[in-house]
Amino acid sequence: MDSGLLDRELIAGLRARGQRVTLPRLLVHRHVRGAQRHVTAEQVYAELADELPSLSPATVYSTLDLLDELGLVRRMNTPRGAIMYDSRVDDHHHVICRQCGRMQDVDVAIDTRAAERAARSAGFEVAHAQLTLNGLCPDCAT
Amino acid sequence: MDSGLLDRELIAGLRARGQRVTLPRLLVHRHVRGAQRHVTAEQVYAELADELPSLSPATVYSTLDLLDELGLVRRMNTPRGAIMYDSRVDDHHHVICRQCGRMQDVDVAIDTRAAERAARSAGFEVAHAQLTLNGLCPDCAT
DNA sequence: CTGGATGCAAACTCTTTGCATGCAT
DNA sequence: ATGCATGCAAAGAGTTTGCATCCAG
Repeated sequence: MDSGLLDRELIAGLRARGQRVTLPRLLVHRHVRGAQRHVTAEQVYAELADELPSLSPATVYSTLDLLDELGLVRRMNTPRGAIMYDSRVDDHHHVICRQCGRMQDVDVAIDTRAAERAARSAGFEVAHAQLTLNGLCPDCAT
Repeated sequence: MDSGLLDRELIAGLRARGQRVTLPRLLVHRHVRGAQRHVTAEQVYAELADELPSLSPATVYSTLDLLDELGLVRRMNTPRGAIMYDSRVDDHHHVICRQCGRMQDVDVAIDTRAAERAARSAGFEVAHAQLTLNGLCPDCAT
């Protein structure tokens, strides 16, 4: 996906909510969605330092939350406590190394309907289901 | 489960690793496993303040991690970033309210074998699979 | 113009670490 | 007696907040 297309998605989302299109928003969005990987806010901040030296951590955090609200990115947690942002919004799952924190996609369909049904009958509105496998990555398994 | 039984499980686990049985360990363990709910380290610390005023946060954290290692409790994350400890170690899943952070068990069996297989063939050692449903609790759904 | 977005810095929360003391074994 | 566990305090990481300035619409 080239940045033209990405930009247009962001702009459409912002317009729909009457919010402004700004350079930090464009850059953060391109960086996360272009990267095809799982990033922390701190990584985004560090990696955009060259491109936009005036960028501040606070802006990165608020922009990432905004992208999550717009549904362009998904905010999630690693078992080690760090917040990560996933450039994929479609249903997929993750393995996480409990030692080094490495996270990887698991592209396998899992039937979670029974769990969703149970949660709904307990009165919850369920937005999405996410399976997390905990373990050791190839490197840490030694 | 009465605290006599709980204590014995803890003591057995500690002995097996040549570690000491101490009052903070007994109290933290009883508190988490007796509570039948999901607690943060801070909650445990605050709630045990009366019973053992000399208890320190550092000890609560290290004790909870120890209990996790012993398999008596499970350390986990909420999507909002807080680390919580679950008194249940058997396979079960969770719904979490993305607004207030409330977490509730979902006692439904989910077939996660396909995902585990995929992770293993990617070189991971998988310890356990955990499904997390994100949404709004009955109260926050208004 | 005007208010929403930014940048800066400081505050905050949660968690970990270092070290001297104390206690289980 | 021995050294693991504790408590204290301070540091640390990651994230949020307050406020003046700036700029997109």
